[in-house]
Amino acid sequence: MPRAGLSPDGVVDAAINLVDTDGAAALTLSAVAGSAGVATPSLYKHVRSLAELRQLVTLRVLDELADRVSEAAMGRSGDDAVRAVMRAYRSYVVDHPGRYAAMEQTPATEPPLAAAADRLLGAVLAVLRGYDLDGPALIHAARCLRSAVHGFAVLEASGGFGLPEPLEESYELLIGMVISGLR
Amino acid sequence: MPRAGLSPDGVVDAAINLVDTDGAAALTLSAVAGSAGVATPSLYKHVRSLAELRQLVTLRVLDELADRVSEAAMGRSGDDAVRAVMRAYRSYVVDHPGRYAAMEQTPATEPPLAAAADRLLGAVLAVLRGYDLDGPALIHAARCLRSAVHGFAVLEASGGFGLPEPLEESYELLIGMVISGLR
DNA sequence: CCAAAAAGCTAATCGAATTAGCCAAAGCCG
DNA sequence: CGGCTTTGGCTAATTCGATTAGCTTTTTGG
Repeated sequence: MPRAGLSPDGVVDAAINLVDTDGAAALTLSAVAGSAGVATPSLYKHVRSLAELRQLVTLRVLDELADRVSEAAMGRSGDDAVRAVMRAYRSYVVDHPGRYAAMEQTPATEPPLAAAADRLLGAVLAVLRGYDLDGPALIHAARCLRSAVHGFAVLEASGGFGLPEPLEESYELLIGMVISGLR
Repeated sequence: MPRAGLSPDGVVDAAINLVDTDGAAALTLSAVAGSAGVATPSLYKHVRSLAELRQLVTLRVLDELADRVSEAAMGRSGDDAVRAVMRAYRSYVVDHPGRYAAMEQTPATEPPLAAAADRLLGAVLAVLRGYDLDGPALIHAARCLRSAVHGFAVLEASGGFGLPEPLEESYELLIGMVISGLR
């Protein structure tokens, strides 16, 4: 019988599909193995552990997110850029809630993740350079932007917003808050 | 030999201690049983499952948080009240990062949790009544406040903020954003 | 064509959750 | 007090997921 032809990336692909369809809690090695058509221990030829797989998934998500956000910022500046970045961020979460939720199971302190997070942070910082903020003020502003966006994303992805009012409007208000606080 | 004298509340107490000292990931039935001086299956006389224990922990945390926030709001109004509420919320997270992190492992959709979350939301809404917002606008404002505060809390509790700039200053900026966006 | 590396597999271990069924301690009532 | 019932704890046993060990076969390079 021929081989399954897996690879580390292939395993991550399967894991991503899994969290997309069944949610972040469904990310287990046996489920990944099953969906890849392979016995569980075989996965260890490609990833060291479940913890590492989680990290790889987080890495992938962080990269996808950074791409979207960077692209949104391109060619824009000032308030307009901030708006575009924040909308792009949320659109990713709306499109892939499971992936976003999967990130939260990973300790953010691992070096490889820190690097990817920096890429994302870089895109945000670039957008904030349009405002005349000195070094520390830039950091504070970036943290606030991140908090707002991440907080909304987490709550939305986990179904934390109950009421029927449209979330788009709430988010536009949040964007307004960030922008008005940046002046 | 005398009994251990456990109770549902006692089990939750032990669980809270555990997440306080060892982090949210350490919340397992065997660890709780161990720290309560009891065999694991004995816990089932007090809680139905690990999932239920998690819910009870979340419930406890939500209540503590709502208390702090409500108390902070008491006797204040307007911007002053918003500031106090936001600071009180963060102070809880700073005091008990493990407890806050433990909440995120629980699906927020369970009815008993929704009730407690409503209490917390109520405290927030009360503070926002000082601004003249109609019904939907009030909801949107509450969601934004919640997103900002929760986003910052999650990032801080999980060590997501790397740089050395003091977090207090970042948080004060966030408070300013929310307040300026509320006008 | 052959040897070494790579990718699968099965068998086995470990730890955590959960269930079943037994037994003693506490509380209650006469 | 004596007994009954409820309650809380225990041990044994099952299940499932992660992980390790060791074997086998495919691929690949020379």
